[in-house]
Amino acid sequence: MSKRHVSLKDLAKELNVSISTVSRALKDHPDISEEVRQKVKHLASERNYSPNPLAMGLLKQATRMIGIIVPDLVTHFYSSIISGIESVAKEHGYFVVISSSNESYIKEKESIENLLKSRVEGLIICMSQETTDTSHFEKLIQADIPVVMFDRVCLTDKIPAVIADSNDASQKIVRHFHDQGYNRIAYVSGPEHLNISKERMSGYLAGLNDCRMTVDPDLIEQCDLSFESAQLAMKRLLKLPNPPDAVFGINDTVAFGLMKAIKEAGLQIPEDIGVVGFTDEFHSTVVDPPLTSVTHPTYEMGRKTAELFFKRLKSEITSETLVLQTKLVERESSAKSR
Amino acid sequence: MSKRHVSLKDLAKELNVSISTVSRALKDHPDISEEVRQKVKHLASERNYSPNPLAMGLLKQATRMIGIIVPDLVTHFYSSIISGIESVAKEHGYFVVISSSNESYIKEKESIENLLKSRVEGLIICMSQETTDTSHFEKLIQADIPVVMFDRVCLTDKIPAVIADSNDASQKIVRHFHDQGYNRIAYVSGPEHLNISKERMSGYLAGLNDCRMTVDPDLIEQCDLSFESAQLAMKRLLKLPNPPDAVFGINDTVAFGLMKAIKEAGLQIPEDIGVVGFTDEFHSTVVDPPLTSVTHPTYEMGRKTAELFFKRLKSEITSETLVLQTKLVERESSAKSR
DNA sequence: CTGAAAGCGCTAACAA
DNA sequence: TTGTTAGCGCTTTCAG
Repeated sequence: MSKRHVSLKDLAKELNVSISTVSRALKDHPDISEEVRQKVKHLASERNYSPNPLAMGLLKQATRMIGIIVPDLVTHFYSSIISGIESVAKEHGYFVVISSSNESYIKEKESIENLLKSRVEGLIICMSQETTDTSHFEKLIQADIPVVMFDRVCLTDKIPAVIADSNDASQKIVRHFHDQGYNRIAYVSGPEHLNISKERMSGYLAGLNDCRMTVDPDLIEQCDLSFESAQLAMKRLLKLPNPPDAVFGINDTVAFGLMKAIKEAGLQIPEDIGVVGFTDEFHSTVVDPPLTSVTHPTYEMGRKTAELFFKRLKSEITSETLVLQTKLVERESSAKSR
Repeated sequence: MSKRHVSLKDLAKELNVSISTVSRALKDHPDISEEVRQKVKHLASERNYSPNPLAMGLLKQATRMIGIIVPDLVTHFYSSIISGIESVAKEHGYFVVISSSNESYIKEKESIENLLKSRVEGLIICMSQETTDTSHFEKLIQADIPVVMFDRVCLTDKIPAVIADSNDASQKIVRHFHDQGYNRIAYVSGPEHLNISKERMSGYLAGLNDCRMTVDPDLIEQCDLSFESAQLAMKRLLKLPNPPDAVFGINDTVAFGLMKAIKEAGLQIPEDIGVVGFTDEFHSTVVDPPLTSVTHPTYEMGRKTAELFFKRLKSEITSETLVLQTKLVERESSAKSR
């Protein structure tokens, strides 16, 4: 059970020089003799010296930690984004502390507090679906704590954000359905106050308008973004006197719920009902039939978000909204016209 | 841009007492007057004081951080386990730093180094599939750094571990197939050196033996645990002169790959081929047909792993292998006898 | 070119 | 009951 880490002091003692000499030698300070520099560096690498980040943090008041808050940890969407964030963080010598709000407003606030207590230098947040009051975010801004949001965002005039072009994506979906010969296109949305709900809704409406289709309020359903509530929403749609022949869901979990309910009702996809989702590449191909979907560039989204974060950290920006383009990948679940 | 955090010094100055008085008052030290205690506590909560973890860490040489290394971050299996670990860590006032090896031996070693540089107090590891040499783990033990492993484990005589009862699970699967009337049961395994491969293989063999079925080496395939390589393995199986009528895969991703290849070959599940996987609850129900599977209690596995970690951290144990029981959940993908 | 000393925020042994 | 001091590992003036 030896001492786990060598300190500058240890090196200094061994070389019979002062701590500051060792410190300077290691960082190539100009006024240190070549000889000493070599000696110090040699011993340092031999002893496997690595600076103590706690000491540095205390001194510089910088922890090199970023706090991330996501609605959940088990969805591929968030995992993948976190991967992207982490890769950029690592490049900057930062590491990330991840916290899940579990879609709860209370937990989201707690997470923020805890992360700040841990002295993260800033936060990257995707807000929980329960969050309607944004005053806790306002407080962060007032305290000048760097915050960047992604996907589900708010206060974009004050908080840098990265989102997908939901409006455009929804329009693409509607047009695709139309091209395939579907006539009654339903949309299962999420909580109204979320930007993703609003934007995907407006794209849906614009798309219908574009295709000269009328809007039937019956075909617009809402759910709480869970698999179960999506199933229920789909069941309601199927019970309509004039049910839809196509449907798209606001995200992947919802899309899977829709598919399940449709199959349970004994209907065929895509023959009876076409389905399109907002999902990632992997899941779209695993489900059956393979799901036509707007794929988010999740990993890239994570990287962009992190890059924006570092811009904000250096105060290069105060706000900036980055809109990423999506791609509609056509698969079987909406292939009526084959 | 005010100062972000108040320190004991700030409080002391404001109250005209010494720093140590404030420190003691806050932690209910016996010999501090009730009056002062109240005064201090009041101001502390008013000023939103929270102790600086860096200072504490430096002093106590304890960072309250646990390093986690998993083969990937985007699989539900690991996400869910991490969730479990995190929940226990939080209860102990620890937080976790997550790192992915991306199934690479090199990255696994790098992750260990980086985490140690960050001064984590210990590591929770699920080894990469590339890892055959375990000397980097041995070094950790020699340095007396607390390490606990889960799922893919090694050196269990020196490293506490949490695993699922793979042997038993495989036997259950074989018996289930047999009960359903399947006769040629194939198994798609992973890299040979992994404990999960070995144990699931031995369970498979024992199961066959139990059911008085002969072992056909042709029916044993291997893959690198990826979706694509599982598809290829299945294709090889289907090309056999006498192909299997049932197959099970070593984990969820593999099971999905098998299903995909079977469907692409135009075969019906479960009529032509029965499929069973090792997966989690969620995915088993999303795929089509719903997949019969041995479900890992992933969240629980994470919690147990973390609990074992804290036991090891307190030196209550040096090694201990916890075997979690699995459950075979019968769904459509293997329902031949219906 | 090198060393001594202060200070980041905190605790704990030692004084008073 | 309270204050003083040293020290955790490091950087950075300020002195030699």
